[in-house]
Amino acid sequence: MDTEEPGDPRRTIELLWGVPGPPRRGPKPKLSVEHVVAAGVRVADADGLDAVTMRRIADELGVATMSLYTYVPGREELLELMLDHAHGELPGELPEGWRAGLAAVAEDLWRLYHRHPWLLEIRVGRPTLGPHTFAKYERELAAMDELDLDDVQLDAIVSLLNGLVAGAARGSVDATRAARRSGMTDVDWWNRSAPVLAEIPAADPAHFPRASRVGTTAGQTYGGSSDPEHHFRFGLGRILDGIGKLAGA
Amino acid sequence: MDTEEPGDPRRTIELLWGVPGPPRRGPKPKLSVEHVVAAGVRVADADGLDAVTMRRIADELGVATMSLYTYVPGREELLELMLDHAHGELPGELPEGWRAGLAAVAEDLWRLYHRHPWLLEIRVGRPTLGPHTFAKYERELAAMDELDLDDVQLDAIVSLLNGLVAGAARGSVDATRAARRSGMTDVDWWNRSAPVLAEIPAADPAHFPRASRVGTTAGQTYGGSSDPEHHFRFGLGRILDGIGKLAGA
DNA sequence: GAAAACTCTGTACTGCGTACAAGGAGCGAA
DNA sequence: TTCGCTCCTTGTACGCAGTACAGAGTTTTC
Repeated sequence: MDTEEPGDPRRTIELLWGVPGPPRRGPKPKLSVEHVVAAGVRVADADGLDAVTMRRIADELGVATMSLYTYVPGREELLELMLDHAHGELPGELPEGWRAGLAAVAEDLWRLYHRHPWLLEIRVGRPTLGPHTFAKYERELAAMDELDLDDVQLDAIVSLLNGLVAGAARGSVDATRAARRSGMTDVDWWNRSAPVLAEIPAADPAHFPRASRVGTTAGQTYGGSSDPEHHFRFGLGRILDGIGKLAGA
Repeated sequence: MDTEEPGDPRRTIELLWGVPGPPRRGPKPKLSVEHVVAAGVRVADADGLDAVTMRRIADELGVATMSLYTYVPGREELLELMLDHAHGELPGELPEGWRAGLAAVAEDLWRLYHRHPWLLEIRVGRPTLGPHTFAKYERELAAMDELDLDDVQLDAIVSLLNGLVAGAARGSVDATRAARRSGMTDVDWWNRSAPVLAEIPAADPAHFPRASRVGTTAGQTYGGSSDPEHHFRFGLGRILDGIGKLAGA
């Protein structure tokens, strides 16, 4: 493993693609990048991204904390590797037809985000240039092969769909996370909050007529609050309609 | 200020709405919740959300760190107050017509996110029950007064639009943030990354034909990478078309 | 006045990422 | 074989985070 400063794009890309590097001289490494990444994913799945600390991962692997820095430049790069690794779980196949294809792309990502909610918390500044992230992009574009759209439009549609899924999944996942952290379900929380709100004159429903009506309806239709899954399916339908109109298909 | 444990919904709601509370006995407070929130916003605008530490805000206000806990239960609640405070900057008026109305809602939020990029980093588990966030929701719904949609649909559309703006703005803001933190522009970064990628056989463009073509085109059309602002406008157009079809308008 | 209630402050605890230097393992050259 | 370079591994330590806690000082209430 080269000795580059952290934040170096070269090093990160080589790690993402598993570039072997020159033969080394010292003792055999006990671990590999893959081990570290896998441990990171394991911890994140079990206890969330906040639990992914260098100490915790080292414990998991039975090594000292600082050993991890042999395999990975730092925590940030590790998260990027975990992200690309998770993208590798996405399928490669696509159903027939652009509409079914894009829907599958969105649904698969939706499921991935629910299998690994921590993916939504990772903030990568630049796009991830890893193999599985590339494959993901390739598949998203392949779903639109039959559509007569230019490259800029294709790119924008991919971005739009990814944004939809991430946004909706965030809603779904944040609720679960908040429930776990506070020990209150959504309903519990609302039952505690509503009476407080009712005591505040400025929060009178008359001041927010539409908001209180729609909020109440949405809350009653589903379990106490809005339903991110319904939002996702609804949004997907609208977006696909919009794309259909654009492409004349 | 009541002595409630942090995480208590009652306390947070009262802070959001500025509920005065019972008369106090001790010395006059030097500050107020508003001072603390304003200082938080000031710091976040200047140096990002990571710079919003209790110590930094206390310094800003010329008090000891622990004094802040007199006004605010903890950092998490402070961020929620900052969020609602920022929502207060959104206008109340709406242009005529549902399409222009929804577009204005989206554009205003887009601008707000660029004025206060840290808003996108705040993770509130539950919806914020503050006055300005209520007003925001009310306005978003008011833009659709003329449409014949049920409450669940209205709620889903609001969520869809907010997701679009947040997603696109995140792209825009993350790029700026990454550039500032790394001292590399997008172009610098790409110029450093591309040659590395070219050395890797598995990353050959032939393996990702669509991705490399579209990626290249998108990169050439704008300054080195995709353009979040274009993505935003494009996505908005598609979504509004989809809503138009749904509402038969 | 005395006591209670409240604000303010300094200190300290835990936990984070990671810089640094020392110890030990394995390979190449003599 | 043995020396020495290279590299993996480790413990310690630094700076910074949020905030618990206890003491000091200020204002109101009885």
